[in-house]
Amino acid sequence: MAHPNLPKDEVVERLTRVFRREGYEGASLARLSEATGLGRSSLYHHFPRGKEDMAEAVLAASRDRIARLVLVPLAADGTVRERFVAMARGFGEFYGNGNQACLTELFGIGTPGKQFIPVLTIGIARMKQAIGDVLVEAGFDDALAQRRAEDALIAIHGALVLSRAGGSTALFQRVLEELPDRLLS
Amino acid sequence: MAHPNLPKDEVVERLTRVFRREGYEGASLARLSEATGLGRSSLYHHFPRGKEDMAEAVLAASRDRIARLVLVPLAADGTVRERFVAMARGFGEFYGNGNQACLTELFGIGTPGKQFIPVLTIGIARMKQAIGDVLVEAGFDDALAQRRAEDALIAIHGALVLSRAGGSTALFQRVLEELPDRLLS
DNA sequence: GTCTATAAGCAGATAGAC
DNA sequence: GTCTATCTGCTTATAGAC
Repeated sequence: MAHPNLPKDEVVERLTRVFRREGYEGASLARLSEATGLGRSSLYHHFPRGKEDMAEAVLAASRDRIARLVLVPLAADGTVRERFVAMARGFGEFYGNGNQACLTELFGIGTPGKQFIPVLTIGIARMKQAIGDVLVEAGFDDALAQRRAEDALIAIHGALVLSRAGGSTALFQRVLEELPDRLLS
Repeated sequence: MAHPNLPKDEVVERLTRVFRREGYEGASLARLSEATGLGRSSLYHHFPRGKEDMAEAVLAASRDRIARLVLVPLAADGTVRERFVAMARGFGEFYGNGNQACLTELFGIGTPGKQFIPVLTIGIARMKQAIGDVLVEAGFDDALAQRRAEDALIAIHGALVLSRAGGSTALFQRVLEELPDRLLS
């Protein structure tokens, strides 16, 4: 319905919303078509290999968004604590304050999910590295820095799962608030 | 193929394996049929409402298994630390040392997942309560006990997600090993 | 309690007009 | 770059024989 030449970024954003709500297998072409306002064939024009290509575009956009919301703030000016606070805010925005699921979680599931694992692995490693670098700068030795960075990512993703399953995002919010202290204690 | 009157427990166990590997939407009747050795119609004989009934049976069996592997050890005799160590071992077995996904994670996804949220919520609350009770017994005040119990569950589930996405279960194993110390420190 | 056969619908994907 | 129409295969689900 309507062909307003929606910019590709906006198309990918709408696809992302569906994938995050329904998961990879649950995101049917019907739903993706409806969310973008593009017919099936239009989607195939933009994404020749279909759902697979859409998922890859969504992952690439999410990688960029994580860079902007999390990695850039971590590498910015300011005290170490200020940067961790900014990072926590970034994670909060990226995950819709606990209401939006994580592609790491959704895209790793089942037979079709296997193909996405390498991309997800790289994304996680990048975040871990960025957090670890700041901790090293704060004076922690390398091993401890890596472990704490890992623990921070574990806490964020665990809180996300339990928030959804528990029906409340309070848990996720708490984890984010405590994150700077937990990293620096 | 073959009709050896497989005991229902064994059928549910095999269904569980498929659901945990493929997720709710990915677990097609074809795969469930193959895994159990029962034809489609036999499955409908045992589970009249189809996949939905199978998922409920799988959730009930998992609840029982968590009770046996985690809740019973937490309420057993022995020092507080010994019970937490036993609990960690129980979680390790339940999650196949990090190789088996969590139904909490898989069944909460997408449109069909909504109906399972209440059951998942109860399951999480029960585990949190059981851990919190032991911490109170160990002398922690109620609020701190609840928070630490929550943190433990967050760590376990977060580690599970990151282990799968990161391609290694080392992370999950580490979290389990550190769990007793983290709860009691 | 299991099977074979089949229905009805939706999945992903393509052809070709405009 | 979008559309309508269509294809094939797989999905859940049911009917009825044994």
